[in-house]
Amino acid sequence: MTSAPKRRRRPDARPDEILDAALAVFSAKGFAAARVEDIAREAGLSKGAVYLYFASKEAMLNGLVEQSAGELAKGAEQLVALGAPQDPETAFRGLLRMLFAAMGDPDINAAPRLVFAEAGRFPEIAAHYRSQVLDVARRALRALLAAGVESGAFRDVDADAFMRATGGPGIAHMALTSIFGFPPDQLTDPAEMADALADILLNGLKPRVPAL
Amino acid sequence: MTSAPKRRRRPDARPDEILDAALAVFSAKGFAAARVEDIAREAGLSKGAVYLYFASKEAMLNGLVEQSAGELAKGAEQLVALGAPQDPETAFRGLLRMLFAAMGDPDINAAPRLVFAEAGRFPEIAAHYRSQVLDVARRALRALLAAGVESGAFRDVDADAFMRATGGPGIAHMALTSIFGFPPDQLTDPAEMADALADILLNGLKPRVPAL
Amino acid sequence: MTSAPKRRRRPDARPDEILDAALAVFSAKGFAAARVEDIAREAGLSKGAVYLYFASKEAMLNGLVEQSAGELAKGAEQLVALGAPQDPETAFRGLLRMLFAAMGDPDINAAPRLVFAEAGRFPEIAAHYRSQVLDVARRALRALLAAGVESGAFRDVDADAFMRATGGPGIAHMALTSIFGFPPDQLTDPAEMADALADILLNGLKPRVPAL
Amino acid sequence: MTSAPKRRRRPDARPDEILDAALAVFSAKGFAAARVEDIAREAGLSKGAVYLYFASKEAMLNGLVEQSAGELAKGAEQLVALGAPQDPETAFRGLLRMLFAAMGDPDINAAPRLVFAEAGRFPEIAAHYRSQVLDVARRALRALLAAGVESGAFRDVDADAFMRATGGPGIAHMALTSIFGFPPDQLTDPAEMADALADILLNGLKPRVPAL
DNA sequence: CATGAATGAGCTTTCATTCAT
DNA sequence: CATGAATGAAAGCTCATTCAT
Repeated sequence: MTSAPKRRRRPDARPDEILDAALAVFSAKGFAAARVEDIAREAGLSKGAVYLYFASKEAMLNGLVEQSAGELAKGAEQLVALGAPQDPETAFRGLLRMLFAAMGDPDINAAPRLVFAEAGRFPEIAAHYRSQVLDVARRALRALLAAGVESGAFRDVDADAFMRATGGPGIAHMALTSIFGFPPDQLTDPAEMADALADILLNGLKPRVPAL
Repeated sequence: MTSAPKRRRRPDARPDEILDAALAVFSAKGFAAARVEDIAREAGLSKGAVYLYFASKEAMLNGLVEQSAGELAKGAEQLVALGAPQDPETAFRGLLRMLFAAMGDPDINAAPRLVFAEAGRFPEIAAHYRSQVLDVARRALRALLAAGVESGAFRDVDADAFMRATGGPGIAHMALTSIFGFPPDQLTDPAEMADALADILLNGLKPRVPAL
Repeated sequence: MTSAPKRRRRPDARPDEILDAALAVFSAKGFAAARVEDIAREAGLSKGAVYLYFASKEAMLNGLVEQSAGELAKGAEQLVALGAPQDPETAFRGLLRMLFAAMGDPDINAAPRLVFAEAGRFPEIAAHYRSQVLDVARRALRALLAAGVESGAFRDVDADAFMRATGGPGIAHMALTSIFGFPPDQLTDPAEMADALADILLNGLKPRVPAL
Repeated sequence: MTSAPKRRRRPDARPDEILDAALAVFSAKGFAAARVEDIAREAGLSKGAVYLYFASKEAMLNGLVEQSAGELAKGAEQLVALGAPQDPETAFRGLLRMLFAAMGDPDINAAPRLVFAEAGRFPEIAAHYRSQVLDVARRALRALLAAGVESGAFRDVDADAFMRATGGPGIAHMALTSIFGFPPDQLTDPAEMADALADILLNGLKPRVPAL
C-alpha cells in the first residue's frame, strides 16, 4: 500500500509483464502491425526498456507462444489422464467443458487465436505448437479413446477423426465468439454448449446395437 | 480464340487477376507484411498499375473477402437446399465431404485462412463474413436440421451446437493440415475423413431409442 | 536552359551523384556519424530514393572505395609506366608532383582520407585497397626503381623503404594540410614541395662516389 | 604494498584505466561506433561509473588525445634536443629509429591512428594536436636541421619539406602495417627500415660536391 | 563511490502511395 | 492504360546519459 515508485515494482516480473502486454497488443493488431512502443506503453515501460528483456519483437512472440503452449498442453493432458481410467465418458464431458470455457473466454483464448493467425508465417511457431500442443493432445485423446473402447463406452473410431470432432467445435466456438462476434442464439453458457456437444458426440461414439 | 499476346487477354479480368495475386501473397505473408509490389509482380503488372484497379491495399483485402464470402455461402446453401428435403442424412454426408475437400485443399482454403487470421483487426471484414457466410450457413444448417427432425432422422439439438459440431471439424482439419502441417496418421483422404465424421455425428444425432 | 523538372535529370547519373554526395558527407562526419538523410539531401533526393540505388549505407562506402581505388591505382601506374624506361629521374619527379598535387587538394584527397579513417574497421575495404592500390603502387615503384638501377641513376635500395620514402611524404602532406590545417611556412605550392622532396630523395638515391 | 583486492588499487588510477580502455575500444571501432558500455566493461567498471570520471564520451576522447599528445611531443623533443648539438646525423638516425619503432607497434600507434581517423571531425582535437605535437615537432626538426647545417652535415632544405620527408615515412609505415596489414617483403625489422630510410635521407641531405 | 535499470532521441531501412512521362 | 522513380511517414532497434538505490 506504500506509494509505488514508478520504477522497479516487482524485480523479476518484468518479462512476464511485457509478455502480457505483448499478447494484448499482438492480439489486437496482429504481430506485424503491432508496435513495440505500444507494447511498452501497455507494460508501463519505455520503448528501450523492452529491449532489455527481449532481443526483438519476434522474440516476444516466441516467448508468448512457448508460455501458452506449455500451459495448454499440460491442462489437457492432466484432465484426460485424471479421469480416463475410471470413467471415459465423464472425462470426455469434463474435457469439452474445459475446452469451451477456455475457447469462449477472450482473455484465455487470446494466445491460441494469435497462434492461429501467425503460425502460417512462422514455421518455428507452427512446429513448436505441433510438437508441444497438438501431439500432446493427440496422445491424450488417443488414450481417452482407448480407455473408452476398453470399457465399452466408445466405438473404435479413427483417432484423427476423433481429434477433429472434439477439438474442432472448440475452435469454431472461439472463432464465432471472439473473432466474428457471432451472437449466440440460445446456448450462451459455455458449459451448456459443451454438454450439448458431449451429448451428440457421446451418443455418436456409442457402440451400435448389433441389430443395426 | 485468337492468339492472345499474353497480356490484356480479357480486358476486364485484371481486377480478378490482381485479387488472385493478392490472395497468394496475403496468404503467404499475412496482410500487414505483404508488399503491394509482390502482388503486382505476381499479377504480372507494375506497382503503379495495381492502383488503377484498387484504391489501396486494404481495398484488395476487402475485394478478396467479398469474393470468397460470396462463393462460400452460395456453395453451402445450394448443397443443403438441394438435398435436404429428400434425404437429410445424405445431404449431411455431402456437406461434410464438400467441407473437408475444401478445407483440406490449400488453394481453396487460402481465403478462409486469411479471413481467420485478419478478421480480428478488420471489423468490417468480420461483419461482412458474419452476415454473408456465417448467418447464411446457420440458416442452411438450421433448415437441414429441421428437415432431419421432421423426417425423424435427427434429434432436435441446439442449432448453434449443431453448427459448431459440423463446421468445427472442418476448421480443425484446415488448421491441422494447412497451418500446422500436421501429419495424418491414418485418414489421408478427405472423403474418408468426412465419412468417419459423418458416421460419428449422424449416429450422435439419431433419436434415442425410447427404452434407452 | 529549359526548366529543369526536379525529377530525372540525367537518367543514369544517379548512382554517381549519390556517391559524390556520400563522399562529401562521409568525409565531413565520418562513416558512422553520417546520416543517410544528409547524403540524400546533398544529392538532391529524398531519403528513400537513395535506397533505390544502394542497398545500405555500407554499400555506398564500398562503392565509393572501389571507385576511388580504381582511379588512384590507374593514375600512378600509368605515370610510372610512361616515363620510367626513358628517364627514371624525370618520372620520379613527375610522380611526386602528381602525388603532392593530389594529396594537397581536399577534393581529390577526400577518398583516401576516408579510407585511412575507416579501413581499420572494415577489413574488406582494407583488403580491397591493399590489393587494388597498394600492391599496384608497390609494383609500379619497384619497376621504377629497377629502371633507375639499370640506368645507373639509383642505388639498389629496399623497395619497401623506397615506397615509404616516396609515398609517406605525400600522406604527411595530406594530413598536415587537410586534416590538421597545418599552415605552410614557406612552400605553399605543391609543385615546389614535390620538387624539394625530389631534390632530397633523388640525391639520396644516387649511387655513392666510390671514394666516399 | 599490501594485497590489493583487485579493485581500487591506486585510488586515482581510475581515469587512466578508463582512458586505456577507451583507447582500445575507440581504436577497434572508431569513436562514433564505440559504445560506452564496452569501454566500461574493458575497464572493469559499470557503465554508470564511467560517468563519475568523464562527463561524456567525447570527454574521454579529448582526455585521450591530450594524454597521447603530451607524451609524443615530449619524446621527440627530448631526443632531438639531446643529440642534436653533438652529432646531427646520429640524432637523425635515432629519431627515425624511434619513429619507426613507435609507428610499427600497434599498441603505441593506437593513439596517433585514432587522431588521424577522428581529427577531421573534431576541430578541437586537430587544433590541440597541431599546437601540442606538430608545432613542437616542427620546432624540433627545425633545430635539428639548423644544427646539421651549422655542422656542415646537411644542406639548408626547406623545413616543411624536411618535416614531410622525415615524418611521412613513419606515417606510411603505420598505415601499411597497422591499418592495411601490408605484408613486408624484406625489411621486417623497424630498426632496419629506419636505417634504410636514414641512409637515403642523410645521403640526400648531404651538401653537394661543388663540381656537381 | 558504484550499480544497472530506465529513458528517449535518433538512426537505418521499408513500403504504401503518387505522379510525370 | 502502364510504368517505375520518387516521396515521406513509420517502425524497429541502439545507445549516451541519468538516477534511484
